[in-house]
Amino acid sequence: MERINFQVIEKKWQNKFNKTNLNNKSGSKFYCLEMFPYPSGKIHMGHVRNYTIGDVIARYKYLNGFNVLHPMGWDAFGLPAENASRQNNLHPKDWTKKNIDTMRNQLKMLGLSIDWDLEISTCDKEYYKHQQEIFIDFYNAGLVSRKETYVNWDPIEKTVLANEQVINGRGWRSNAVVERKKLSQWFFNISKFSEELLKDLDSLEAWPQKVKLMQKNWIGKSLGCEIEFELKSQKENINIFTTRPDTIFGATFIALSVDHPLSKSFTKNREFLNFKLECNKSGTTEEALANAEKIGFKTDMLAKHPFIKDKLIPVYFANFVLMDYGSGAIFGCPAHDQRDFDFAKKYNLEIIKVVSDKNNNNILSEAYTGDGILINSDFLNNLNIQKAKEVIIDRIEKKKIGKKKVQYRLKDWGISRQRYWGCPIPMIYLEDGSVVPVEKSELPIELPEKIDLTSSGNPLDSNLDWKNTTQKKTGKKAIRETDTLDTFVDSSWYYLRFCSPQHTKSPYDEEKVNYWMPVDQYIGGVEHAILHLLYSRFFTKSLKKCKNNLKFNEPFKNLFTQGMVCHETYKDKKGNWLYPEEIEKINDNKALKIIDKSDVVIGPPESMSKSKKNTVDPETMIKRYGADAVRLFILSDSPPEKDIQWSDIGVASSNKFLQRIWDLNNSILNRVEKETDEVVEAKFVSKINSYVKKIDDSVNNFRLNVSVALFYEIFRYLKDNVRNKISNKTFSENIIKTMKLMVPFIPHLANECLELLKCKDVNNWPKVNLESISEEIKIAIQINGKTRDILSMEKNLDIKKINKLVIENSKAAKYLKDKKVMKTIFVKNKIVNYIL
RNA sequence: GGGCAAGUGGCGGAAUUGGUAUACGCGCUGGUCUUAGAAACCAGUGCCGCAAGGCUUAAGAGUUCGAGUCUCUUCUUGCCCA
Repeated sequence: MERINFQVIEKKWQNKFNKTNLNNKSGSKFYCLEMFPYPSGKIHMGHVRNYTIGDVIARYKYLNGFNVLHPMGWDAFGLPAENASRQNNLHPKDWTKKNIDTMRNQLKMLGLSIDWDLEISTCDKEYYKHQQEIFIDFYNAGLVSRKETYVNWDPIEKTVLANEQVINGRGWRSNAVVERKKLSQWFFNISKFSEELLKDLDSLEAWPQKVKLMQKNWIGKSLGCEIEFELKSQKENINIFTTRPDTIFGATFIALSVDHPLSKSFTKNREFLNFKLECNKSGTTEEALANAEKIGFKTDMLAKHPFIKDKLIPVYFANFVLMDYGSGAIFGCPAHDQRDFDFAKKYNLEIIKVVSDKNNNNILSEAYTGDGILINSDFLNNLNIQKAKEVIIDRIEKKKIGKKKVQYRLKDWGISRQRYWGCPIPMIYLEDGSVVPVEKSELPIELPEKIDLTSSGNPLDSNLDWKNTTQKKTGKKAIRETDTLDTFVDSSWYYLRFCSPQHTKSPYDEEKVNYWMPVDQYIGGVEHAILHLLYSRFFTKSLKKCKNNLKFNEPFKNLFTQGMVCHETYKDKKGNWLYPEEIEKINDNKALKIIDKSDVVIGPPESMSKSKKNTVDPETMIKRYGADAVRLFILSDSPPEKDIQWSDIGVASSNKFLQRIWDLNNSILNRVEKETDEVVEAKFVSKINSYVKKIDDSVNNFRLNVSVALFYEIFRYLKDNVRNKISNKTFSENIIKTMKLMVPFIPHLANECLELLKCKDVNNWPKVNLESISEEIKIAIQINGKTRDILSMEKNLDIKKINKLVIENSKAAKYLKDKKVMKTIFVKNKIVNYIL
C-alpha cells in the first residue's frame, strides 16, 4: 500500500493556494476575517485553531458561490519588540520583520486560503500614516482630548495602562503592581458613544450573548441622581452622585475624593498630604478599590442631611472615591453598600438600616444590597426600592437640590504610551504653550530609525533630533509629542484597510469599504471580548460620524469566539516545568523524565503557555503528521467554541484517517467494473446526498467537530460499498462529491484526490436534491412510553401499516397481546407509543 | 458576593422544535497477519446479569403519552464582574 507523501502533495497545492484568491466576481460578497496575530516569533496552536476555523468558513463560502475576502496581516507594534531588541541588539523593526517572515511561512504551511496580495503590517508607515490622519480627523471632530488625570502606571514597563489592561491590580503583561500617577494624557472620547455602543449591541444578533453581556456590563449604564448637601459652617455645597438615592435616610457620612475641590483648604495639612500619598499607592480600577483597605481622613466639616431636620453627618476624604467617576463625592450608607459598611466599621460610624431583608434582624454582619421594602425612611417607608427611587428623585428635583442623572461606567480611552515601537501621535507643542496637530501633508510622522533603547523611560523623549521640529505653516519652533499610540488603536481599523490595502490617498477606498464591510464573519479569542471589539466598534462609529462616508454602523456582523488550546503540564520532582518532549508517558497517571527516568508529576490540562512549558510547536507537528492531519485534529476533538486538549495520539489518528482516504481513493482508480443494481445504486446516491445535507448543517452551525465525525462515517460507508453492485461511474461521482465536502477541511489531500479522480469542476459545492433523499427510516415502538423495539421501514408510512408491522414482527407484539390499547400516539417517521 | 454558561461511558464528545441516549474518535478486549514486535485489517465495547430482562445523561422533585432537552430545589465546575 502506498503511503501518502504529504510533503510533496502539500508543497504542490500550497504553491497554488498562495497565488490564488477566493474571488467569485458574480457572487454575493463575504468578508471572512480572523483576528490578526502579533508577530511574536512563531505561530502557536491557538493561531492554528483560529486560522483553520476561519479557513473552513472562507473556503466553504467560496465553494458555495460567494465572493470571499480572506486577508491576513500583522499587529506589528508593541513592547515585546523593544524588549527583544534590548536583549539581542536587534532593531525592533528588524526583529519584527524577521518574525513576520517566519510566521508568514508557517501560516502558508497550513494551506490557508489567504489572499496574500492584501497583506498589511501596522508598523509599516504606509499603514500608520493613515492612522495619524484618522487621529487628526478625530481631533478636529472633538473626539480627542488631552487631560491631566490619574493613570495606572506600570513601574516595570514604565508606561501607562488602560483600565482594561490592569488585571487584579497588576499590569496585564508585566504583572507588576500598578501605581496611581498623575500625567497629562491623550484620550479618545469613547464615553461620548456610551449610549450608542450600548444600544447597538441589540443589533448584533449573531454575536455570542456572553460577549454582548460583557460589553454591556463594561459600559455599565446606571440611573442615579445628584444631590446637593449643604455644609454647616461653610458656604460651599457638596454635590454628590448616587445610584441609590432611595437609601438617603441611611446616610451617615459623606466621603470625598482626595482630589475634590474642597481638598484645596488642606494643601498645607501634613497629615492630609500623607493620606493622599497613601491613597495613590493603589490602582484606579474598581476592583483595586474594592479590595483595598478602606481608609479615610476625617475633616471638621459637617453636612446637613437634606431630609432629616437638624441631622448633621461627618465629612471624610476616602480612598475609595474617585474624582473621575460621578462628582468625586458620595454619601455613605453603610447598611446597604459594602464599601461604606467596611468604612463605617473601621471609623465607628452609625449604621442605619433602611431596606428590610427577609431575616429582619437589625444587626448586620455585612451590607445588605438585595431587594426589600424601605424602613426608617419617613415618606419612603413601605415602598420597594424601585418605587422609592422614583419618589425620592421626584422630591429632590422639586426641592431643587439635585436632579436625575444617567451615569456610565465606561471612561474615555487613554491612548498615550511612553514607548518607541508604536505609532507617533501627530501633535506638536509650540513655544506659546499651544498644542496643535501637524499638517496632513507632513504625514507620516515617521519613527526615527536611530534609537537608544538602553536607557529607561521613553526613548523618543531623549531623541532630541527627532523631538525638536518646526511648525510647517509658520516656521515656529516646536517639539513633537513623544508618546506613541496604544497598539489597540492599530487594530481598531485594520479590518477597513484590508478592503483596499494599497489605497494611498486615504485610509480606505470608500467604494470598496462600503462593498466589503461589515465583516460577515469575525473569528478570534474570547479574551478580546471587551477591549478590541469595543474599540473597533467605537472607531467605526467615529469614522462614520467625522468622515460621513461609511454606510454601516457596526464593523462585525457575526462574531465567533473560539476556545483555547490546552495541554497537560509536567513537573519534575524539584518542581521545574518540563516540555512534553522531555518526558515519556507510561499511562494516564504516570510519566518519566527521559534523561534520568525519574518520576514526573502530571498536572491538569491548561491553556498552552511558554511559562508552563506545556506548548506544542505547530511546525514540528506539521512536519511530522502533515498540515491536513493537524487541521483535521484541531477541528475534530471539541466544539470550536470550547477549549480543546492537544493530543499527539489524536493528531496521529487523524493522520491514519487521511491514509485510509488515500487508500480508498487509489482503490477506486483501479476498481473493476461491477454488474450494477439500480436499487442498490439509488440507495447509495441517496445516502451520500443525505451526508451533503448533514455537512452543510454542521458547518453552518459551526459544529465543525461534528463535520469531522461525519467524514469518518462517510468513508466507512464508501468503503463498505466498494464491492457493492454500483457502477464505476456512480461510485466515482459520489467519491468526488465527498472529496469536495472535505476541501475546506483538508484542502491538500482533497484537491490531490480530486485531481486523480479527474474532476473538472473543482470549485463548486455539491448540490443536494432533498427530494432524492429517500432513506429507509427507523421508528421507535413504545409501550407506555418505554421503547420496546425499533423497526426499519420506508418513509411516510401511515399508522395502519405500522400497526400491522408491529403485530407481525416486532418485539413489542408480546406486550400488546390480550391487552386493550387505550390510546396511540403516533409521530410520523419518529415514534409510535401505545398506551395500555 | 452578583451575573452567565455548563455537568452525558474509562476519556474527548454526539443527540432539529421534548420523540431511537451514548454518533464519531481515543482507550480497552479478542482475532487475522508476523519468528517476535510495531503497523495494518476484522470483530466487540454504557452499567448489572449466563440469559430473559433491568438500570443509566451531577442529585432530587415536577410537567408530559414521552424529558439529556422544559420548570423548581440542591451540589459541583468554568468564565466574567466585584
